[in-house]
Amino acid sequence: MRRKRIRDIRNDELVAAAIRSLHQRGFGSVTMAEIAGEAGASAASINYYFGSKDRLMEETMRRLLSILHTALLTRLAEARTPRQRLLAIVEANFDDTLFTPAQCSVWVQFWANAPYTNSLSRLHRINRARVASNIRRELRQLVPEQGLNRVQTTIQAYMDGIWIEAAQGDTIPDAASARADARALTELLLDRR
Amino acid sequence: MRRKRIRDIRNDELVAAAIRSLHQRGFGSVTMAEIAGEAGASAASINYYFGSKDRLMEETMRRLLSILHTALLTRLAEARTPRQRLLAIVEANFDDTLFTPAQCSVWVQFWANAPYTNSLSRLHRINRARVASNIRRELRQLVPEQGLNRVQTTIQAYMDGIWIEAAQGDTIPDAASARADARALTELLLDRR
DNA sequence: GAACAGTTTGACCGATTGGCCAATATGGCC
DNA sequence: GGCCATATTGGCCAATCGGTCAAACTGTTC
Repeated sequence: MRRKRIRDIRNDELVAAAIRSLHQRGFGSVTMAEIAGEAGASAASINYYFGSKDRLMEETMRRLLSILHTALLTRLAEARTPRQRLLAIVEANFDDTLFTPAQCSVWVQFWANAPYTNSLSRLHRINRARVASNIRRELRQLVPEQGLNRVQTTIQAYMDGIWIEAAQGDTIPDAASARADARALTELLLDRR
Repeated sequence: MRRKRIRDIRNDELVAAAIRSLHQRGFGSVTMAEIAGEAGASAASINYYFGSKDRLMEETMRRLLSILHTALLTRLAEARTPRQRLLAIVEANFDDTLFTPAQCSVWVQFWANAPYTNSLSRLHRINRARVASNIRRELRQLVPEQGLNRVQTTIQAYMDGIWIEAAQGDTIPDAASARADARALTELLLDRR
C-alpha cells in the first residue's frame, strides 16, 4: 500500500477546514487565518499548498462536486430502468454524505458567489448543465416531449430550494426523509403529467 | 400634496443603486464607493443617510420585502376562495415588480449572508415564517392534515429554487411564464394528493 | 553527519475598505 | 441680504486582509 503523501493529507485537511469555516463565518467574511486556524496550521501554508485563497475556494467546491458525483455513480450502478435512474439522480442530491448542514450552507454560498468569480462560475455552470442533461436523458423516456422541459426545471428547482432551506438552519436536515419527499414529488410529476 | 423630502428621495436613490450594485458586484465585494457612484453621490453620503453599510443593506432588504408584501396584498384583494388565495400567495412571488434579474440576484445574496448578519437574519426569518404561515392557513382548507406539511414545504422550496435559477442568469426570467409554471405545480399538488 | 528536497511559519508589505470629521455648499425663510 | 438647518463631499485614519519572503524545521538518502 502506497503511503499517503503529506501534500494530499494537507490538501484534505485544509479543504475540510474551509468547509467548516465557510459554514461558520460565511463566504464573504471568512479569512485565511480562520481557515488555517480551523486546520491547526498557519495562513501561509494555504498559499504554499493552494497558491491563493481563490484556488482554495475552487478546490473546496470541486470537493463538493466530487462527493455528489460519487453518490450519483453509486446509486446509478444499481438502477436498471429510466425511472430508477431518474430517482437515483434525484436521491443522490440528498445522499447522507452530501446533505449535511455545513455542506448545504457552503453550497448556497457558492450559488451566491459563483456569478462573481470566474473559476467558481465555470464549475457551477458545468455542474448545473450536467445535472440538467442527466435528468433530461431519463425524462425523455418517461414523459411526453412537451412536458419534459417543465418537469426537469421543476425537479431541479425543488432540489435547490430544499438545500436552501437546509442551509438556513431552522430545521435540522434529515437526509432520509429529504430523499423520500424528493422521490414522492418526482413520482407525482411522472405519473400525473 | 406634500412635497417629497430630500431625505426620502436620497433613500430611494441609494437603495436602488444598492440593488443594481449588488447585482453587478455581489454582496461580498461591493463597496460603498461603488454604490455611491451608481447613485451619482459620494461614499460619505451613505453614512449620512444610513449610518453604516450594514444599515443600507438592511434597508435594501426591507425594500425587497416591501415589494413582495405589496404584490401580495394586491393579489389577495381579488381572491375569494382559499384556492384563489393560495394561488395569489404563490404568484405574488413572481410578480412583474419582483421577479427581475437584479432582484432575484440580490435575494439570493441575502439568503447566503443572512445567517451571518444579525439584522438580515431577523428580517429573513420573519419573512420566511410569514410566508409559510400564509400558505398553511389556506392549505388547511384544501388538503388533508397529514399532507399539509409536505405540500407547504414543496411549494416554498420550488419558489426558492426558481429564484436561484433566475439569479444564475443562464435564462432571462419571464415573470408571466414563471407564474404559470408555479400555478401548474400548485394545482397539481392540490388536486393529486 | 552531510546534503538536500520538502514543509512550516512569523514577520512584513501594499492595497483596500468602512467610517469619521471638518469644511463647504445649498436652499428655504424672515 | 442675512441666517440657519440641512445636505454634501474630499481628505484622512485605523483596521483588516491576502500574499510574499527569508529563515527555520523535518525527514530521508547517501
